Amino acid sequence: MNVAGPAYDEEAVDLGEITGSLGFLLRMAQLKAFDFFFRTLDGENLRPGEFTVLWVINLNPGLRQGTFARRLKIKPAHMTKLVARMVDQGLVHREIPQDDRRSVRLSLTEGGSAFVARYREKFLHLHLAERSDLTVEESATLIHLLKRYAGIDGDGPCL
Amino acid sequence: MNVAGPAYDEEAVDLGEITGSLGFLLRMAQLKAFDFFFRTLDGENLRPGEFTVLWVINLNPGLRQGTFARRLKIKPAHMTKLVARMVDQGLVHREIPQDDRRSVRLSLTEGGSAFVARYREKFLHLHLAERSDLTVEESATLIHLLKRYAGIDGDGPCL
DNA sequence: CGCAAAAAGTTTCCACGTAAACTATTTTCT
DNA sequence: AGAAAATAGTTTACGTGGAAACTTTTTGCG
Repeated sequence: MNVAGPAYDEEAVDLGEITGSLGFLLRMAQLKAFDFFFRTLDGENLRPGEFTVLWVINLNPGLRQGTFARRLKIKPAHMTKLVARMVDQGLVHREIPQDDRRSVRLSLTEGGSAFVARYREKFLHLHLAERSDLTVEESATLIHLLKRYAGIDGDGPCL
Repeated sequence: MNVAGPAYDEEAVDLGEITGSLGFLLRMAQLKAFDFFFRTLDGENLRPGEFTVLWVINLNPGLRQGTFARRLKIKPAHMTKLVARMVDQGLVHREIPQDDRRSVRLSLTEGGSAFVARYREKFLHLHLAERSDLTVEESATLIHLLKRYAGIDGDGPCL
C-alpha cells in the first residue's frame, strides 16, 4: 500500500540551492495558500483579491480608489476593472466628490456589507485551516516575519 | 523634509484582521520579492520562473518534462510554452526517448549551462539583497518555516 | 490480438494583471 | 488669467498562467 513512503517515487528532482530563495519559496507557499482558500470556500464564487478589497473598503469607507490600490499594491488599471466588476455585482458604491472630480470615493452598498459579514466567519476559519501543518507558535512567527518582510506595519489582532 | 515620518501620510488605511491571513501576506511578500528580483537583475531579460526551470533542469538533466512541472507546480499547459520558448532561445534540448514516445526528456544545451552558470552568482547575491530588512537569523527562520508550510523537503544548503 | 482505459504533452480559449497611452480635472508658476 | 505640469482614473494592447478538450502513444484486459 506504500504508506508515507517515497519508496515508489517516480523520479526524484533535486532542487539544489534554489530552496534558499525567498522568491521561489513564496511562490510555492502561495500556491498552497490558494489551495486552502479554494478548498475552504468551495463552490462560492469568491476570489482572494476581490474579498480583500471588499474587506478593506468595509473598514475604511469613503477613501479614494487609488488609496486602496496603493495600500494593497494593486495597479490602477487592475483596480479599475476590479471595482467595475464589484459595482456591477451591486457590492460597491462609487461616488465622485464635487471638490475633486478626478477622484472616486468607494464604499460598500448594503449588499456589500452583508457579503463581507457573510464570509467573515469562513474567512477567519480559513486562517486555521491554512496553518494546519504548523504549530500555533510557528504560524505566529511566520506571520510576524512575513509582515516584517513585506513592510506591513500594524501588529494588530492576528486571530 | 518629512523624514521617516508618516505624519504627512495621505490617508491611513486600516487593514484589520486581514493582516493575519497567510494568503494576503504571501501576496504582499511576493510582490516585494519580485521587486528585489527585477532590481537586482536589472536589464537582464530574465524571468523568475524561467530561471528556476533552467536551474532545475541543470541539476537533473534527462528527466521528463512532466516530472519537472509537477515538482515546480507548473501546469502542463504552461510548461509546454515555457519549454518551447527556452528551446527557441537555444537553452534547452528536448529528446523523445524511443522506449516511450509520449514523453519528453529535457536537458540543457551548452548555451543553457553557460546561461545558468552566468547567472548563478547574481542569483545567489539576490538572496542577500532580498533579506535586507531581516537579520540573518530571521531570514533563516522565515525560509525554514516557508519550506515547512509549502511542504518542501530537503533542508539542504541554504546559502 | 484488439479494444478500452490511462498517460504525456499539446492546443485552444479564457481570466487575471500590467504597461503605456489617453482623458479629465486640478494645481502651479509666471 | 492662462499655459504647463501634476494627479486620478480609464482604455487598449499584451503577456503570463490555467482549464478543458484533443492527439498520440502505451498499458490493461477479455
